[in-house]
Amino acid sequence: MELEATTKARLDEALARAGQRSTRQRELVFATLLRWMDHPTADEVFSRAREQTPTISLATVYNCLETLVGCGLVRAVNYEREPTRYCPNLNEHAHFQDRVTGRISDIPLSESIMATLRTLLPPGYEADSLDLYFHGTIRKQPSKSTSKS
Amino acid sequence: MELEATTKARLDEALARAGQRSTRQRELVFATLLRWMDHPTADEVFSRAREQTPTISLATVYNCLETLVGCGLVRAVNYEREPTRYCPNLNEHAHFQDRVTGRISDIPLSESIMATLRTLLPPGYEADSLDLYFHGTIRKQPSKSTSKS
DNA sequence: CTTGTAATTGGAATGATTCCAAGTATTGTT
DNA sequence: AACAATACTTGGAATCATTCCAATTACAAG
Repeated sequence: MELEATTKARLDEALARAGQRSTRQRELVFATLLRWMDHPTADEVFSRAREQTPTISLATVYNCLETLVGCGLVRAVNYEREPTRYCPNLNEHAHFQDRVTGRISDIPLSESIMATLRTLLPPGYEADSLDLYFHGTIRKQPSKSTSKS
Repeated sequence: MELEATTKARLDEALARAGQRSTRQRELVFATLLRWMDHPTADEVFSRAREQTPTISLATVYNCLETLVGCGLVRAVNYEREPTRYCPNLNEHAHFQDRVTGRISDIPLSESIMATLRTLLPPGYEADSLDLYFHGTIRKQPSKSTSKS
């Protein structure tokens, strides 16, 4: 559960930019998110983090997650009124939730589609964030014969 | 606070299609939403509805709103973890929330942009709902000289 | 008019999140 | 290294939107 040096640098830099200190707990929470990139809830982050550091508290996990979101290192994902989930993928992307399993996947968004979406707004409207949520089912694809070469 | 005959018919039909009865309270809640189309919370609907029917309960307002959403007559709008808001606009649209006032406006979405959005999904992914949320600020437009004719 | 079912009601319960006050760690200064 | 000043963490209590529940009440069909 060690943060790679470059990742640690990225964390420290983002925290410093926001005038925040780098702490063991923030590092642990960030490392936990990066290790399982499966959109965990705060509770899930808490129980995973506690395996490494049994003294960490739920309040701290909430605090750290909020800090990381504030630094722009993590995105909060909200489906309806389900518990908030957290996502360390910084590429522009939408989310898709499977109705059956509840699992969430990332859907990459190209720069051009982002531009298109911004053009939808009436003059004067300036969006600083944009969230696109899909809800649906995943149909197993007929696996094409995977001919090797 | 009377529902227009055609609107009442629309409500009854949608309820019947979903195997639900038409009741005073459902009619009242629907009428309340249509009268102020400002994305009220359940609490706001409750206090507005109570002006007409002081005996209606908050639980009933929640029940009715859920029923209306289930019938497809109303959409639930969720910004982060704010209380759910309700929207009787059935045209395809996104939402824009003003960071300053918290007010929400509807952004119409053309059929073509809807189609474009659906193409973003990987094969096998079938979306049955799609929600697009903007967050930002509204800059007052330099009012162009409104030349008549 | 009866009878079965669905809807409404008020209040209690739930559960994610936030708040709080006390303790601990970290940073900059001498 | 010691100190002060400030930021962070912690456990538990508090919040608050929403849901649940058990007891009426309304409705629809025979």
